[in-house]
Amino acid sequence: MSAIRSELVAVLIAVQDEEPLVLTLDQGRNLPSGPLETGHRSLQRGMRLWVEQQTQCHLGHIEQLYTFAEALDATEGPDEPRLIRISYMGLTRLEDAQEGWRGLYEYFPWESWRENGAESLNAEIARALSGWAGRDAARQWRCAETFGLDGQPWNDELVLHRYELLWEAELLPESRNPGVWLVPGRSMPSDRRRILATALARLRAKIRYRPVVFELMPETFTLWQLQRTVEAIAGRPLHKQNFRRLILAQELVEETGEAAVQPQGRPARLYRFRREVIGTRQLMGSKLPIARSA
Amino acid sequence: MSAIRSELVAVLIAVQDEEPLVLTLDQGRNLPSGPLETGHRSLQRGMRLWVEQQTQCHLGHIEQLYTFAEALDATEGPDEPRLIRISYMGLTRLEDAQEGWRGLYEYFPWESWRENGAESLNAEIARALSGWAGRDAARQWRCAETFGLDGQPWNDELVLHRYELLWEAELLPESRNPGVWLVPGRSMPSDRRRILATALARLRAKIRYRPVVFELMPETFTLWQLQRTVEAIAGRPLHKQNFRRLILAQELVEETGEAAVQPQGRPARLYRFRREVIGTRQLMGSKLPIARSA
DNA sequence: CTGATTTATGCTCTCATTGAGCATAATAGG
DNA sequence: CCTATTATGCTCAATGAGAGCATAAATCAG
Repeated sequence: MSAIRSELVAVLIAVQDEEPLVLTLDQGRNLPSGPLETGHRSLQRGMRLWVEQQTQCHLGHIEQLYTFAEALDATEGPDEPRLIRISYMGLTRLEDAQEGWRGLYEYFPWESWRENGAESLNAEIARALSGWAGRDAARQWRCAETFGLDGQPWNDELVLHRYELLWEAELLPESRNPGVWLVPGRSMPSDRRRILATALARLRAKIRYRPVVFELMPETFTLWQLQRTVEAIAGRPLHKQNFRRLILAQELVEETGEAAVQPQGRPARLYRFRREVIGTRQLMGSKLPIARSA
Repeated sequence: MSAIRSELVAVLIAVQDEEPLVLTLDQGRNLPSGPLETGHRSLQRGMRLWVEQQTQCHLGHIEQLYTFAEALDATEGPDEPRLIRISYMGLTRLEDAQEGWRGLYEYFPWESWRENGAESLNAEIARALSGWAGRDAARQWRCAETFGLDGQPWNDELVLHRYELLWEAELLPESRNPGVWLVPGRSMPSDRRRILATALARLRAKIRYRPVVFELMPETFTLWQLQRTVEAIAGRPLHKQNFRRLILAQELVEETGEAAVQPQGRPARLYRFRREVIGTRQLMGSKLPIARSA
């Protein structure tokens, strides 16, 4: 066994005004990180205590993402200790606007298909990728599958694949030899935006088969608010009636009897999450009811 | 940042004679582990090099499982460094019988529903769990969902949930206060059987949406061999005709033109995995065609 | 050589789930 | 009362999954 240094990295996610937010430091260029405290029972518990102490946020769901190793400054020699980063994702509710929270899609504008901008951005990316792929059939195939080109469907869970492909294609500022044209979007030094991509990928996958959305929702909510939150994470519009059908079929929520006050239209019923069924139930039949047009 | 010790733990899995095997040490009571070597580019690559050097096995698929922290001997005081274990799962092909490989289901006999034994064992477990749950409705519900009782379906991916439930219910030798009756099965000291459970859970989940089975298969194979391998991992019998339909529909394999030599019956066609499509394709529509009876 | 046995492969039929959109209900504002 | 707006209910077609029958191609016992 070798002696190394270690730290915890936290990706804290909340949804506010139908927009996913992430807690950052240093003008949005860094993620919260801290030492692996001794005396904690487990990494997970240590993570929770540390985050809740630092941020006053209650974490509803915590999940280990990945453990990275990084060679320290090469000048220290090849046998010198290294740094291990254990990354976690945490979900929380945000009462009101607070310092440091930034829109997650500022870092991944190509991942948000809810408004019309993504279409043209992804078209530009497709052109740049096609230049990178050249006549290499394997590369072309990979681009098509990853970015949903050539008739392939867009798979929202491939966040990390897409990030890595853009990185390899030298289309990001943090690529090894960044090209002339770079994909727009806020960047982060080192591999931190990669950790962020891992978190989004995991969250999009998880939201389908475990009822973790509710950790991002207030105590009571309308089905429309729930849908908007899922859409915010999945990054694409859903079919309203079918979304209701699926949610109600799963019996994950119960009516409170109250109705929401709304400026317009028929008032919506308020629902509450049935915590009893949190165990092994999935959110929807593992398929999101994607809507064709926004 | 604090100084800690770290090691890599490997769960190496192969399938031979329709039985999943895991590489163990120390009479099956330990898993291979080694130091985190300095000088490796990444954890993943370090893992691969180290394993292939030690075992002469080529690893087809590698996946990080989880990172655990363990307090070292308490006598060292609360501020002493701790041990971090980064666990990986690796899939490999096994040519012939080798030292140290043991049947995975020796450690989890309740997970294998391919033969008839599991039925009675799970009935015994259900009785023991019911004693533990008592009148606690939440516990009863959890047992039912996790072990497929009271009309709930058996979910083969809940390997880790089941292991943890048995651990909490004091039904394992490694539980805090082991009860009088213990679930049969080979055990491991400390939390190593837990790591094994994590690996099996991950593998069962992964096999559905990524074509990783092929890493466990020889170059060419019949659809029946493929099915038996999937069954070995999923731990339950599948519907033969529907399995073929799904595999062929995904266009993951192509005929070699050859036929397998068989002692009896019509010879089966040999297939080969189409590596071109490994990228983002899933194995089957994420659902296994479970057969009702064995 | 013939028919029984065994395994592989092809195909159908039904039922459940999903995708899509029309229809109706309940509110606010003129 | 009429219109705009949002919520909710419902239907219909297309697709996918579960189950089992039917046929094909080999071996083996007489």
